Amino acid sequence: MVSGNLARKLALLLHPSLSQSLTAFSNIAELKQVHAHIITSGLAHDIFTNIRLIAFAAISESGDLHYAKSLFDHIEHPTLFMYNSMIRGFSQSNRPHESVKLYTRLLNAQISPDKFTFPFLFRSCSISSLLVPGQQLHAHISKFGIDSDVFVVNNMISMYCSCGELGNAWKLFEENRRIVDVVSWTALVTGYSNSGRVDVARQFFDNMPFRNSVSWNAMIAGYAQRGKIVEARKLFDDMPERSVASWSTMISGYSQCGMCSEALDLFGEMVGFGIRPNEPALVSAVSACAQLRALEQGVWLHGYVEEQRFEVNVTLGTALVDMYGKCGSIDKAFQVFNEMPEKNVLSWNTMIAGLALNGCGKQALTLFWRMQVMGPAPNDITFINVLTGCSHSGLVVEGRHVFYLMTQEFKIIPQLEHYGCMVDLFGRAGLIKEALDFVNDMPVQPHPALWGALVGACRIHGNVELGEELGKHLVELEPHHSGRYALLSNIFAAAKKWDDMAVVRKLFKERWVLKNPGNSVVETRSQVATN
DNA sequence: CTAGGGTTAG
Repeated sequence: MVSGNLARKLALLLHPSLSQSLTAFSNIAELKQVHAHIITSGLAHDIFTNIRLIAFAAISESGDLHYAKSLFDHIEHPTLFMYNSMIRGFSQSNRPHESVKLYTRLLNAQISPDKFTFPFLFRSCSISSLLVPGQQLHAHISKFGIDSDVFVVNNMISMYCSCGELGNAWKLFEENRRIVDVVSWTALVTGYSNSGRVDVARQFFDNMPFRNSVSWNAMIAGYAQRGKIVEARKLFDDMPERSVASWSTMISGYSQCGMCSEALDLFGEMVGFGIRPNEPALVSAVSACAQLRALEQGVWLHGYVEEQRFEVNVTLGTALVDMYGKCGSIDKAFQVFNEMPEKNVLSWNTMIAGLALNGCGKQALTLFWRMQVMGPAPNDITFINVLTGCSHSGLVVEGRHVFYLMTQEFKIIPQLEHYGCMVDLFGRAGLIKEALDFVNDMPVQPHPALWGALVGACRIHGNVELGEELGKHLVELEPHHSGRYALLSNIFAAAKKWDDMAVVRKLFKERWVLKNPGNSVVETRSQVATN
């Protein structure tokens, strides 16, 4: 960096307006360079300079919270502004709990918090559902006399909503009737929607004395997430002004309830109107392609993302990996995955799932080992995906080892899905006895689907006796599941036990027709044949 | 001296 440039950056960092100051650098390396200059030129003891350094590192998008914390820790008596900047920084990090710790430090240093301290503290409590600290902070609000600041109150309302304390949120709202604004109303709409009480949310929405597009979006999202997509669409059509978020809310609503062509149509309409989509809209459209296995449209979207120079962040990158994986373009999936600058556990899981789905069990395992070395800690989903890969590729020894690793090393308690993978792993490999032993050793009640997988394995590998026994058991366990009859019937067919097969079909017909009076016999037959 | 909240994503 030439010195003129350095001076310009320094001047911008120390600009009176903080928002100007936050544009000073495009990355943390530039900040560190200016920081070095600050030290050599004796500015390092100037409080204001330090304030700006910390604020930039903690708050700016191109900042570095870790670096901010180390600057902060080297200051003997940090100012309230420094505390507030750090609390804000941690509230938008992956360790929001740290901001509560900083608040404790602030109190220990005999500093009185102000109205800028609390909104971000409550935000941290919201993200991590920290109800008890949230309640304690609520008590401090009155103690420090800042209980009638609408920003503080609104963040408290959100905090209670996130912790499932709707009654407290509403009480707080009522107590502050004189100061509540459109944000407070919208927070309640969101809170009640997220708790599944979308009808109550609608009442708040209808009673709002003022609305803006965010309030409409909140209500649309509330409906869409409860599957009430018609109501959501009606609001979308009726709203006076749609923001980009309105479009992406509606598109993601369609995508999430499986109405994928509607999602893609609306995305097309949006682009057709000349509206530049945002990342959530792109992610939802890519996800719709994944669900539809629509490779061609997915490729088009990927091209659009590159051509329009959208940043491929973790979420968008993962959505693309998922799309390519589900559409069978595993090389393309791997390419996007490898090019992602930042990956989280979901990105790794998605890539492993793609490999597993495409029968690349060995590669799924290799990626899993690479994840141990250079990736995030695996979670229960990671193991479902790895085990699926093993079972699809007949990697019995490896699968057994991975299961051992999961329970013994990672201390992850196996869910039904994990057991299902193991039964599938043994069953597909024809190791019926191992599968049976495994099911019998399970500490939880086996789900009918597990027996189903076993009976399927018996049929494929000609283990008629066990198949018969388990199949009968399964039919009695789930007398209204048509697939169970089909399986048992197929077992008998494989053993050429035509009489037994006829009995099963008759039994099925009676029970099925009884429960589904609208079905004709022809349909019933086709059900048996195809299931 | 500076500053903040409610909507949308894999």
